[in-house]
Amino acid sequence: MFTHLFNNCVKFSIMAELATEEKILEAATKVFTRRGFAATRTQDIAKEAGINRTLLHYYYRDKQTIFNLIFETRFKEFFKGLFLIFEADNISLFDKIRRMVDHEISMLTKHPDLARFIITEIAHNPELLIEYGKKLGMNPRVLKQSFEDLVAHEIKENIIKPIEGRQLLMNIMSLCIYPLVAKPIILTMMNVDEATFGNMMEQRKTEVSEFIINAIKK
Amino acid sequence: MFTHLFNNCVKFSIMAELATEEKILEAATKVFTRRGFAATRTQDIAKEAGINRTLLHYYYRDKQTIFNLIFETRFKEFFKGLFLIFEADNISLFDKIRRMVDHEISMLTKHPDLARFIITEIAHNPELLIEYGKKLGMNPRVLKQSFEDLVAHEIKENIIKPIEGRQLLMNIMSLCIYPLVAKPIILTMMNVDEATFGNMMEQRKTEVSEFIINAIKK
DNA sequence: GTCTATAGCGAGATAGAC
DNA sequence: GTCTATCTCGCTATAGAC
Repeated sequence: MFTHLFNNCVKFSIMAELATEEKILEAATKVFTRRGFAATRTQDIAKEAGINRTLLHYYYRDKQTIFNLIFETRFKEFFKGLFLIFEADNISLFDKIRRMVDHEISMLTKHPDLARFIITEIAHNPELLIEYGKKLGMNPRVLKQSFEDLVAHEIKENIIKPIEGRQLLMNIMSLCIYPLVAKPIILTMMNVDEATFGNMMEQRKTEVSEFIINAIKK
Repeated sequence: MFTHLFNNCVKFSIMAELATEEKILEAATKVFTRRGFAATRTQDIAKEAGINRTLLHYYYRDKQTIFNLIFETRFKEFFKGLFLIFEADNISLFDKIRRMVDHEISMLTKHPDLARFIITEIAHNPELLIEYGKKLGMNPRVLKQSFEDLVAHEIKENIIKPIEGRQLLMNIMSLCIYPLVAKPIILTMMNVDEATFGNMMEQRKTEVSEFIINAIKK
């Protein structure tokens, strides 16, 4: 009986704690991703979370600590899936391209500010890429090499036209990532609303792969 | 004789004034473009210009004033040339693509941080695109329509495969702009130095057009 | 755990001497 | 025109009551 009450109290207490802590992280993720570190005010995060600003300091030491936590999560979100496809063995170049394109566009459509956030924060502080890249255990050189080997193989087999692996890779990434990075410009310049933009991205999931394959196939 | 001295004085005085004013704008252009408005400290601009910080306020009222001046210039730099090619009449789609690609990559290679700067500032404050777009007298709808008409024409003439004009346009812009936007990431991930990166961009000036044309031609 | 009050600092902007 | 000194304010962070 008492135990029951006690457990409820503990449970409630823990739940409340998690709720606030969680609210902070969620809010900080939103605000940091939209505005970047420099333009973010801790007050904006508190407001977004609907809590008192000093609670940020109770749960996390300071602004930088919260940012680091969030950057690590978002960094993984941005790179991890792509790297898994990259590593995949026994798969044709064309299929690899299809998977990469579909994954990147799907992921970035769900998180429209993510690419711009990662890119600008790294541009302001290139060390971030080294540091969090290590944490993620990613080895760009190996991956790059394996992709270039695959491209070289398909050229030799006369399946695709000659092209440098790194140029092809840049093309794939460009076609997937840029539309999301430049979304605020595209919406205005092309005079489309959110829904239409969503449809355009949905269309790109398949069209971009075919565009690339047409460009390189013999 | 006196006149001579006087003229020299005036000349010197004007030259000194212009020198400082010019130094400030140049420094502010560098710093703002690299770091963005929010992360820029007026002290950083002063240091870059090699002048006392209070001189910024003597020549320009405040930080925002300097930023507005610079943003307008850089905005034009980013959009103007492309829009001129866009407007060009009596030119085939393929040639238009070649010109756009060459121009964009050349311009952005000269100003590697420009695209990221324009995109992030507009993302933080979309009004900037409307406001400075008007000043530049650009009419996206007309240009978009003319490009889409041209694409529709080439499809009808059986020169290219069916593709939406806006998707093709996005592809062109992506392939040109993204590599520069993501340059800090690409340098590390592909393990290339500045010179190599420059060569890669030089190569892209022609290869990207051919990539696109191969992708769409029948 | 959450709040109010406040310390402390950094950055933008101004006053005034030279 | 350029400098030093200073004001002011906004933002981060902490102390301490509840």
